[in-house]
Amino acid sequence: MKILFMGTSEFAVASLKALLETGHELCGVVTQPDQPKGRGYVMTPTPVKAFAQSLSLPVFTPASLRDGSFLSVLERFAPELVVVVAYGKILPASVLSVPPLGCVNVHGSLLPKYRGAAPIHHALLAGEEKTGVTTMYMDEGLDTGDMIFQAETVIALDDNFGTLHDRLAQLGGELLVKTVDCIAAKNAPRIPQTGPSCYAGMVDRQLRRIHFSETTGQTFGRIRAFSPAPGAYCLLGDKMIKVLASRPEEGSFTGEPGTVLDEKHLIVRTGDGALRLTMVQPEGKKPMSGESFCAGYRPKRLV
RNA sequence: CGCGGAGUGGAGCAGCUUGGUAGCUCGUCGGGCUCAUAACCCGAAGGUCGCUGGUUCAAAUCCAGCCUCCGCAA
Repeated sequence: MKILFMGTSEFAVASLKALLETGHELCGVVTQPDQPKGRGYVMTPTPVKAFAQSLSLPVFTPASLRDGSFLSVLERFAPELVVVVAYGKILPASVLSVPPLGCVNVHGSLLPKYRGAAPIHHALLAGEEKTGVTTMYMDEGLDTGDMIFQAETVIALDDNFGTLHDRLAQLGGELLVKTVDCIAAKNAPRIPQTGPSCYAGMVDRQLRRIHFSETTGQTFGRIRAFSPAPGAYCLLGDKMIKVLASRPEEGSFTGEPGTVLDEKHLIVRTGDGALRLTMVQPEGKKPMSGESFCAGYRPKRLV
């Protein structure tokens, strides 16, 4: 089967790799244009582009999917199926209608929950105990198309964004292979999305802000959702302190939320308990243990 | 040339503005106290102050260049 792959992030790379190990013909890879990134605004290719180029696959980086040049590429390659994973652009109907077998998507949640840009972050923020990946036929809505397959995974207490992302990316690749094979064999299911849905919007700075007045569970979830990068943060004075890892403390505590309860270990009062911040990164510094942070900064209160 | 922070015993920091004795918390080692301890007390070891050059009687500190690490923004 002739497939065109569209994707951008590291999550998509896992699916692309999985697809390459099948017998299907990959006619091209579409990804976002290079963006200026990091210190000094260095133009940087997307992870998908970097990977595809390392294998000398044909790569396209259209600025828009709506102009004629991309449609002509699409017509020239005439893929039977388009696979989209974390691409980052909405596909217009003019694209969706081209491949005869349709466009399928790999999404990092158990749809219809956590439709949208950041399903993994939001599952952790919400303190979900399980999540998964879904493959679906795309329609014009945002992750609203008919589902094909799902795979679940339990969110462990020591999972964070990094570990969960990698696991779901792996699962997604496996599920994509199964999905594509079934589509080729003309026996893929088509299951409308039913039940409660919610949206997982893009991550902004506000979401990463820790509020110690929230519960231990909420703060713990926020820290996990943004670790190892870009990090949930709080403030010591006017300095930003990223919190990269934490552990809820047992027991009962008193004091204002944000108070450092232990001057040797970084144990901070929350709205309903206390949280031990085990790995922390002050602005401009390398990550360090809570103990090291205490030794040098003598924090009394975080906000 | 996007904006900014930092490099000081094993860890994390202060000292730099206003050059002149290497400081703090923790750790390590030894000793003491204690039924006991991650607690407390006493003592000790451990540092070419990122690199190179300059200014100076004298540089962690001032000047120039370089290397390395990191935050923001996108």
